[in-house]
Amino acid sequence: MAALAKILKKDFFGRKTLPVCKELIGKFLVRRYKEKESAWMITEIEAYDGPHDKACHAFKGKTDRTKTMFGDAGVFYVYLVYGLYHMLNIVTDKKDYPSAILIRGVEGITGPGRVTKHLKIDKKLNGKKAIPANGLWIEDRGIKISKKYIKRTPRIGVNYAKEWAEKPYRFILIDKKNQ
DNA sequence: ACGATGATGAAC
DNA sequence: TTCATCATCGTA
Repeated sequence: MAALAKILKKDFFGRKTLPVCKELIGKFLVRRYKEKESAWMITEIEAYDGPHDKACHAFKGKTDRTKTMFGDAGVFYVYLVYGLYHMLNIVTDKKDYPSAILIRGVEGITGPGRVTKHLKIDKKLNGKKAIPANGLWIEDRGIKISKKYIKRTPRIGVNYAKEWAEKPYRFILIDKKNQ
């Protein structure tokens, strides 16, 4: 399996966010922490795409927090919500175009706060490239998910974003139980 | 249904 | 410096 694994970097993430989303389902989030390595198939994500997306943090412009999203693709954007939970995103698209994909769930762990808690991910990874040297990266392990097993819905927890809250920017792998 | 809990951004 | 808000979750 190591032979089929390909580490995904800037050439994969540095494209338009929605096409990247369609391909990111079924890829693996790999964590190495205290010499232990674990891999998790990505099953649920959300797109936050550009300065006009009212749900995107960068809608208010470039700030200390959001500057990561204005940087290079293939870098993690990690922040704290509600004073309690870290959210893990991967930056997409061109430099200076603020966009990222929130990883909301992996196989066996549903919920963005639970993913970061289980994988011991916090703000120390903010602004870091997704490469093994940083202990967290993303691999293509050769699994191809057919489009018919990917469902799209509006994003969660962004009702304040009005018309942008309705856009089908959430991508979920349909569970075998639901087929 | 609700409270926990702290960083962030904007107002003053 | 103060204040409202927030890409959530566990307990009730």
